[in-house]
Amino acid sequence: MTHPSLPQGTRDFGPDVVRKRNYILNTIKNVFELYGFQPLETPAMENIETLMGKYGEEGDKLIFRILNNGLDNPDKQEQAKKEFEKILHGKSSVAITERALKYDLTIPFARYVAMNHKQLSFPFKRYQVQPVWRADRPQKGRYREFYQCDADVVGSNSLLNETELAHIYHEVFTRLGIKNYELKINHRKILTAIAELCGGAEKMNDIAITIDKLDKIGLEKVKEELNRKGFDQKQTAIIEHYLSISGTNEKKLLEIKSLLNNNETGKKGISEIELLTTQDSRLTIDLTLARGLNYYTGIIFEAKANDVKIGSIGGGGRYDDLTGLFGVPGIPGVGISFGVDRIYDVLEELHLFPEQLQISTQVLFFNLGDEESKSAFDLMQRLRQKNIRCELYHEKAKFDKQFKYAEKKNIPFIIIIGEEEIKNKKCKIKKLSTGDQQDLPWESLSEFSFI
RNA sequence: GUGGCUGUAGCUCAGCUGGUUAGAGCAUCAGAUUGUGGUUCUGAGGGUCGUGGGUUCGAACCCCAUCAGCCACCCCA
Repeated sequence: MTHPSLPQGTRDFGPDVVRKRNYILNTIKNVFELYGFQPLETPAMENIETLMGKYGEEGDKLIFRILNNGLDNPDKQEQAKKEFEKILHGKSSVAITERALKYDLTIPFARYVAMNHKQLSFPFKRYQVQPVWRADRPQKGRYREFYQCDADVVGSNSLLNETELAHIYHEVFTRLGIKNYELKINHRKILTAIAELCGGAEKMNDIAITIDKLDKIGLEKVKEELNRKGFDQKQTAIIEHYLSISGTNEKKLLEIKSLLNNNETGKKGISEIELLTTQDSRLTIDLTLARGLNYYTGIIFEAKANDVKIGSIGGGGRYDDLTGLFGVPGIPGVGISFGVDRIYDVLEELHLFPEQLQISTQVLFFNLGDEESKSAFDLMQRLRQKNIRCELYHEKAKFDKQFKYAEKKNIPFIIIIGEEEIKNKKCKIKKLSTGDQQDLPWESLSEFSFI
């Protein structure tokens, strides 16, 4: 027998943690529902072709693949060995792994929409809260199994969706008590326009990935990296100019307009951003925002908590044609995602979890013996019918022990029913936080307010 | 996937240049206290020193491998 252990990058969640996580998840879900989104769940695993090639070359490497069963079948062994060669060369083989764990919620959602587009009424607004898996090397705030909470609208080009999604961010952060955050936006078409100025739209991803690092590695390193990626001096200068744009949203818009001149792609991006930021002054234009995933084509979002070094706690954007990957072209969409694990860390660090989250049982009935506990049990059931969460100590024990149990479990009230009390049909109620204690007749117990 | 740092009781950590039986605080359990907790006092239990090998008369300490955590890169929530 070896020591029990967990796979790298995975976690158990104990009672306290689950309560806190549920608080976050329920807050987010409630807001999603408030804005008319409907729940969806998809399987933990997908056929591997559904996932491969959707997240870029790096992404493919991070997909957890599931070994096929039955490879030990003697009839198939020769073929299995041959196919395994492909794996050794970094390719994938359906004969070896035909399924994989899902890597995000967006692609499985796109698959779902593509499969069901004839039944769905558009625009289709769904939210999804499920674990996803990535074979990344774990670090703080980065796990191999983690939850994503996404909300997407598909089948609508309206910018109203972007507006609504921005409001969802505001609403969720407000409800969670996160005050100092920044909701940054940018537009992929602006990045495309810059790429066009630098010689070709296909360079967009190179530019995007590099400038995204600006606040982390600084301008000089960004320029170095651009050089390495084959940008000449003139092109680097354009990008440098682009990155130097700062100030208020209005000022940024003015400057980017002049830099992009009359680039058609750029104009569209600028006008959309302009519209959104004039509608919602809480948005910050961040021209260095790029987002790694390459299916984004329009507005992109990123939410950042300012008081903690954790960084991004949510992100999203518009994609023109996600279901096209699955043979159903022409369904555009836009979506956002919340990083639950990181929001958890933010709330923990800023002490924003409500205190009463950890109160599960409200009342503990002391157990003073067989006779006494019968009466206690009856009374307890009355309270439970009133939806008051109670428990009876599991055996007769010294007061000391029962008090400590209540304390440890953070139970605010205890009720004592002993020989005396049975005789008088009364009980003693004690509030542990203050030490206040009173006698109450049995009939009026269920009217007592346990606050 | 590449490189670096770390790993001692349930938790936080001591442990000297390698030297007998590896320590402390907190937590747990029991008692002081037979119907009133949080304080205090007394006592007890609890350790394959991450795991496996090697060097040595002798290893928690040195070497190698492996696993896990953290950090940087890559990428990302």
